[in-house]
Amino acid sequence: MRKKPTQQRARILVDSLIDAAGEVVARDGLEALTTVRVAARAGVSVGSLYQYFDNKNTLVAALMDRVNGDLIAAVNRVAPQNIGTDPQAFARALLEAAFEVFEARQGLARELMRHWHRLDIARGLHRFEQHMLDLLRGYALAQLREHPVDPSPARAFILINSVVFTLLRYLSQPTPPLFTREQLIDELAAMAARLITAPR
Amino acid sequence: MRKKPTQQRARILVDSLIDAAGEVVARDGLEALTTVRVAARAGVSVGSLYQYFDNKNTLVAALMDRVNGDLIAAVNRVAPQNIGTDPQAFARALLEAAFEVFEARQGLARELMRHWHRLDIARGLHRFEQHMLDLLRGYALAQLREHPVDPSPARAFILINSVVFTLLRYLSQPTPPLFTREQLIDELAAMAARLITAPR
DNA sequence: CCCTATTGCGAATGTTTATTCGCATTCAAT
DNA sequence: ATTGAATGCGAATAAACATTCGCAATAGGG
Repeated sequence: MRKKPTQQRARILVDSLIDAAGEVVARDGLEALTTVRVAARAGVSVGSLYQYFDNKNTLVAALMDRVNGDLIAAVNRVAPQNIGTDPQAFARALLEAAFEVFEARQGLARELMRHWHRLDIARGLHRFEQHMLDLLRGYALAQLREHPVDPSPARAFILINSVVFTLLRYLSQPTPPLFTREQLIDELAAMAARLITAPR
Repeated sequence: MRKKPTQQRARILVDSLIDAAGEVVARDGLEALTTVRVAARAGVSVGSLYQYFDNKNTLVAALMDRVNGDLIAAVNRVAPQNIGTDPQAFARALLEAAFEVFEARQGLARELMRHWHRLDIARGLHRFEQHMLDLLRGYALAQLREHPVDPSPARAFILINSVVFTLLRYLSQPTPPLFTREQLIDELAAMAARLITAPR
């Protein structure tokens, strides 16, 4: 951020720019995100955008940060309530939460995640991955006796990426899918549970 | 393709354009693929490119077709030899084959697959998905007695996407990974086997 | 009320690229 | 050898955007 907003109106402006960016991405995709359009949608001028963001990527990064925050918040909300349940139920709860965030705001999170290879987005995904690893470790610790679980980096990596990208693909299908959302979640939860409880 | 090449030299030109496109993508990524650069690398002019491709996307689609063909060929080469083995060995063989293709040509297939959401690439991925579903059905049929397997669309979808995208992510990591390639393949093969043999 | 830092503006600039088109060259059939 | 079709050329065109910059408006402390 080139300059940090000190006045109230400036802070509002920055917020509304991020909001507008989210709206544009949700409606027409990340490719359609242009600085002029974002500014217009926020009801300000391009020049003002560059007052607070070094360049377009910084804006995208800020948007990603926000969406990532939503994702982590959603997961954090359900995890504590389910830390005492068996692995499949635990996985299911997290999955439902993630699913909801991916569908919220016309699929904003989904559209952003699609572009995980972009530098400004990759950081967010990595942070989310890290957070999920921590969560998994917490669960493993809580369930040491009842449901011994292996939170090795390899398994956590596989788990997170398998789930996230399968969800992404499912939600991005243009044609009506061959199976229901329920089926997908069931199978994914079962797979996750088997993965983390499988013997070494 | 605007016009189909009838003369020998034209067919060679088309081929060398696709080759060049692959080289550019492998070296500098899909973003760096410009028509002028491809033409230059192929030793021809942009005009000639447009003689045989309607637009840039058609060229990308042609490249994707070729890479997709490689992928399917690689899988077809190992599948018959392993159709009699247990699910984990079968999965492992296919995985190794896919891994190799993803690493070949400086990661050309990987770079293309990263952009699965692009229309010109999505078709290829979908065709590959379809092919893997067929393969899985063939395996299920061959192993009816020995290793009963469920090739339901939902499971096949999860299987393919989990494996492909986890591989992609693993191979795209900038930092040295926290676990070895062997570990990854082992875990993925085990996961795949558990997924398709799990009871309904 | 005054003054200066902050904020806001948006037309203009510069770059990057896909795509075209009129002309030149080569092929291959007769 | 002739000729029409196929091929090849690459400078020119046009559209899309990110980013800048000189100027205008506003805030809020003194």
